[in-house]
Amino acid sequence: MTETPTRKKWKQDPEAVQANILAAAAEEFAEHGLTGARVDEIAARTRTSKRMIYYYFGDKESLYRQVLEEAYRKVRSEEAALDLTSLPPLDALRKLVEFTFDHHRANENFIRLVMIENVHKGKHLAESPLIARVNPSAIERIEDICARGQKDGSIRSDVSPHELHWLISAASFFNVSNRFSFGISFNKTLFTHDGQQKLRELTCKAVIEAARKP
Amino acid sequence: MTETPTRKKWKQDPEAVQANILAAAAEEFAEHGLTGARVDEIAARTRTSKRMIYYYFGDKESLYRQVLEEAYRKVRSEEAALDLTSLPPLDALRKLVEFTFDHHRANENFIRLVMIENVHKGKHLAESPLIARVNPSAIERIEDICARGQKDGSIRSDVSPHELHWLISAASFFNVSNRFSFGISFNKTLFTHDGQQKLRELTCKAVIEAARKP
Amino acid sequence: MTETPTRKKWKQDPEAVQANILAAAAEEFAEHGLTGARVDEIAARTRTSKRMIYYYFGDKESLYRQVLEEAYRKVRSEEAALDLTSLPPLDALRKLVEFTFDHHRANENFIRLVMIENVHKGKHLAESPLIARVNPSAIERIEDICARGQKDGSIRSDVSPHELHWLISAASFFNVSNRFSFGISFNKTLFTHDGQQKLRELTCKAVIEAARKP
Amino acid sequence: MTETPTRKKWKQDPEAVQANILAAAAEEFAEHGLTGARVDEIAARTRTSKRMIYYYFGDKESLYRQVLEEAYRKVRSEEAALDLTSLPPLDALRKLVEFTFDHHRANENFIRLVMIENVHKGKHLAESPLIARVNPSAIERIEDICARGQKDGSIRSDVSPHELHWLISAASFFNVSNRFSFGISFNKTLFTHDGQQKLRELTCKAVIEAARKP
DNA sequence: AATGAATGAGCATTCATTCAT
DNA sequence: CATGAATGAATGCTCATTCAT
Repeated sequence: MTETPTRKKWKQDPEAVQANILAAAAEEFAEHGLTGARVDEIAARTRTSKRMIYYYFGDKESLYRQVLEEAYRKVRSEEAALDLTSLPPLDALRKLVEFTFDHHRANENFIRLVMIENVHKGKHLAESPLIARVNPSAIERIEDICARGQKDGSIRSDVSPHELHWLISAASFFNVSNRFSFGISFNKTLFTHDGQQKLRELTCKAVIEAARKP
Repeated sequence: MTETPTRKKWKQDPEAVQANILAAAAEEFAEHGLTGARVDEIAARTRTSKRMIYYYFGDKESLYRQVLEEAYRKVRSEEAALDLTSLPPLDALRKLVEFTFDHHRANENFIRLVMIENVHKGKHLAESPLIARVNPSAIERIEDICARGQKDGSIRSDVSPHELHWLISAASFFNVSNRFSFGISFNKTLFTHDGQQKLRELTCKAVIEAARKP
Repeated sequence: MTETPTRKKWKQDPEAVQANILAAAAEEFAEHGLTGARVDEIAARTRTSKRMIYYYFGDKESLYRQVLEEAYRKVRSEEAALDLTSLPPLDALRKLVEFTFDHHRANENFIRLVMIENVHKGKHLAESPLIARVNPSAIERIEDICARGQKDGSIRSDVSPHELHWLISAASFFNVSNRFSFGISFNKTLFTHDGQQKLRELTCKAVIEAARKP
Repeated sequence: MTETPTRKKWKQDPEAVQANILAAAAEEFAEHGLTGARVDEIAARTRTSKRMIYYYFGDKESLYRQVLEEAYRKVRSEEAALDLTSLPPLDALRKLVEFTFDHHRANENFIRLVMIENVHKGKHLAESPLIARVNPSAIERIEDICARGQKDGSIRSDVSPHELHWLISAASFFNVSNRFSFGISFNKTLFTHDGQQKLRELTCKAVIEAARKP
């Protein structure tokens, strides 16, 4: 071996340091919210020091904003990998709902960050120019399905892609975001494996029926 | 007259002081979350002093818990006023959805408190014995609709009241809780008066179709 | 003895606590300037804690402002004790110069605070409504001397009280404020007891000659 | 041509870099004082980097000391250009006062640096061997005037050049250093163009009368 | 000669909470 | 029942300085 082993691998690799901070911050913010998160705790989750957080990100709120942006970017880019163009419209719609439902469940921290941001009334999202650029793709995909379905007669002509997206999002998001309060207040069996399969199917059917031409 | 005339009427009236604190705290917690809320700020919204908060409620977290309980109690009691027993099942269902959708919109602070509590993973709700007693009524009402509908053949026999309630809640809750992030990311017109009317109707149809016997 | 001796005499005496903080802060600010002063160090000079500084004064800059105000108030009130009305105008003028010269020497910390404030371009003084009220008295006294002197023919009719005050202040202030740099650069004997007596006399003569009717 | 063409001309030229740093530091120190000045801010005012400041000047305090020395050197060399030997003693004295008064007004940053150094009790000046060598010239000039005046009978025999210099300096320095506090406390009109002309004349007369043989 | 990255010690300030009357 | 005063333990952030190349 010619390589000298060093304890601090990332040294002199600013991008790695920043990525490391961002990841640690994402966890801390998702866990405790903007006000609840502790910069000291973020630093502790890091391979670097608190000082570097300020060196690269300025202050807590800027760091939070960048965490939020990064979370949106990552989630949207994963969604973009889903190719629905080869499926018949209603099959594509079902696949989209299933994917979205599952994807939300698999990204709890993203859900939590969005919840937290909504507690802050979307203030930081509104200040971010990136968000506007990264989100439209989600709508475009559903617009494509609607357009194809209206052409081949499988989807109603008066359907709104935005409304459809809203319904898919509401079910998929709420399913994760409110499972604590909902589970406590009502029925925890909804959040078992079987319960989740049923809610997933319920969501699929509700969305498809809302779109299908009678 | 049994009332002793005092200049400061609300003083010497522990219950009024407590109610005043609870109302002030509800606003502060709804606005800023559990960690974001400031005890000083709650005291400032109050007609009494910070010291009294500790006198009556012990600490910040206990106060928060009581605010949460009070919020649930109030909202559920308003819901209880809705009488659906005289309507045919599907009409009752529609009315229930409309009511729920509107009621959520009208109680933003309650929605915010529930969001906040979910950020805290329902920890305080789980510790509260009151919640379990106060919530089942919401399910009972929908169970009644389903039972009546299954009897008269208007509602499918395999429908689950819990799932139906979940779908109604998801749409109604998300519509309020996520309107900031959703509006910024996608389309703000969904949250205009017209947009809301359409989403309300979309929710009604989706729920009714999910329940209706084909 | 019926009185229990307590270590913290000033407890429950907010005004004493505030005065104690103000005195400690005056020393620290005079010694190190606004930026150089350390809140921890002020607290250490105090019989109370750092927390109380913030409790009563809000922040470092407000504390500094109040220290400045208090310093002006104290100095002006000491000056006010000087009664010159019974002396002939030129004798009164001499006595005023001597007093001012000595008073500046005796109040080095006040001089230092004023120097520091001038480094900050008088920003905090300008924000203080008190200063405008407390200072005019210094001018009024000299105006009175001039008026009396112009009446009895001992003082020139074109003399300006403001200019005279400026000259007295310049000599008296500079004598204290710049004695370090001046002593190092030129002659330290100016700042010995004898040297100071001569500078005091020089100032008296210069001011009197500037005012005396030829 | 002996000059090597480089894109970054001032680089590779250590003296230019140092001069650039010194100029930037002078401004920052004059503006904010020793403790108030920020090394980052000095670097930002520079055409080079923060690292170079430490490379060439060691630390903040050494840089400050050099700024101070440079300021004294520059001011004294400007003063040296004033040739008074051809004028009659009292005319020379008047010209010296006028020049000093004007020169102080024209070099506010120097005044500020001297104020700041006096706040630090002349500590850095005392450590600098250069100051002692550079300053005596100011005294020599006034000694020359006095000597000539005593010879021709226009200046009193008991006059002290050091005291005279002190009086000139006091008026000229205070006029700039304390114009903020003095203006706020008393009369801002003293610092208008007309006001300054009057104070300049007042200073001239006071100094000349102090020196003139009766 | 020159520099972007890194850092420890310190700094002003805030927060929930308790004391003493 | 009521309250102004008091407080320890953080908390976010800054500063002059040095490392590694």
